[in-house]
Amino acid sequence: MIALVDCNNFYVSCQRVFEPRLNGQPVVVLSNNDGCLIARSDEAKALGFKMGEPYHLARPALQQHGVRVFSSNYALYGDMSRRVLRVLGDWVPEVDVYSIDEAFLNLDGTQFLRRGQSLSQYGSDIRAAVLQHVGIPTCVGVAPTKTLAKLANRLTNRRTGHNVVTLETDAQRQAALAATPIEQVWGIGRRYGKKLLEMGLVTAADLTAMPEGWVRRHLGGVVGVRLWQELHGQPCLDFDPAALEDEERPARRHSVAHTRSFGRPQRDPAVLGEAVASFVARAAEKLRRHGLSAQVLTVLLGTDRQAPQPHTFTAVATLPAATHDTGELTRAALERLRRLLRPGTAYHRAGVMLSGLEPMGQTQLGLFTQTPEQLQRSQQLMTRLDALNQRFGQSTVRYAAAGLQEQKWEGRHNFRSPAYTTDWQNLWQVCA
DNA sequence: TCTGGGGTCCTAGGACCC
DNA sequence: TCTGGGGTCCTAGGACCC
Repeated sequence: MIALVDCNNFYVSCQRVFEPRLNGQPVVVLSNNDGCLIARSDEAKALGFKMGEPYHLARPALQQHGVRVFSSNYALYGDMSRRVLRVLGDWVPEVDVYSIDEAFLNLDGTQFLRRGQSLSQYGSDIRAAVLQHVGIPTCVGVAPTKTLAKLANRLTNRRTGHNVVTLETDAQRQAALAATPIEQVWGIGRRYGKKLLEMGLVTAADLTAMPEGWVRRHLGGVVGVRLWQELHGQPCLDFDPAALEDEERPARRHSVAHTRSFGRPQRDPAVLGEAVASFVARAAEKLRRHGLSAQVLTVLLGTDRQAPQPHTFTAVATLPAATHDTGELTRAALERLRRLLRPGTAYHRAGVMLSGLEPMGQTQLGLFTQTPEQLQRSQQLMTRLDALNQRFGQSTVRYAAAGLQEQKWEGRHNFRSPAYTTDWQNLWQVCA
């Protein structure tokens, strides 16, 4: 059996841990750039605020209702997420981290269940432990597959205190499928939801009643078939406990990216170059934090996403050998950027993606491009760079290519809360 | 003036190579 | 006059997730 532990309204919960008077109050958290609403407390949802709503349109109503507004604070949320995972790791050996606020637990092997204890009681105990040690409320769904565990989790109800739902028997599974609108099944998005409704399928049970061949034809081929089998109780999605992110076990991720919308559109190649160099630095830091090197680098430039014909331009560089050296990656990125730039075009966002990842240690020397001495020097330099920036703040030490004009391209973050748990300057003050 | 960012998987056409 | 097939790389796009 698989349990899905979901920290609902996670970002709001994180803010509330450090400001308990926000409990019971409407709270929203904004995306990067203070662009749109990405997290809402139950009270804010009840007032009608929608996920993804543009902030500048919602602002009058937010003010009118006295809703507390926060810019997103990923340093805080990431740290709180690790605390939650640590507690979960105390309960089960296999934790598959799905996102910053959700994790699957492998409950197979009844040695994890005390004699005579029900799955439902076990779920409640885990929930209580996370709440006690981290202060974050969660909901737990338990079922034979990931997709069914998600479905079970959706059937929890915080208002009634029904925080754990288990699907252990076929009758329970059937009832849950019948109670789930088709467009709320994990893996059915806006497009397929609309299409299936038009075809007369209303609940998840309607979908499982269709033949496999029909699903293959109408639901994206192999992807749809996997979803259908998962709903039937046959696991098709890997359970990947190595995804637990810590230094000893690097995540089995396939890419690392850093992309940003600009505060205002940019045309100047020099400014775009500095922005891309800054993004390379962020992405490379993330790479090193996970103990990885990358052999493939993609530079991306985007035009206005709201325009009738938005476009994303990409250019790929395959490096002679995998690397985590900011300098090497920056050179490759700027060279590709030059090829990508079209004079006069206004770009609204840019980014860097690193792929072809492998663990740092097993990096091969580039044939004719690197000596062992060069590799060692690069590694020492990166270690010191990260240590200095960790201690004195991001970008304290940077490559010249990243420039000093970030005010030209950086977005807004007007309501940022302190990084309470990760920055000595921002320790929680009990007395104001 | 103001609409996020970071991921996953799958598909497909064109260029190029053998 | 005949006019393959398999492979890789690049680019783009579609769908989904949180």
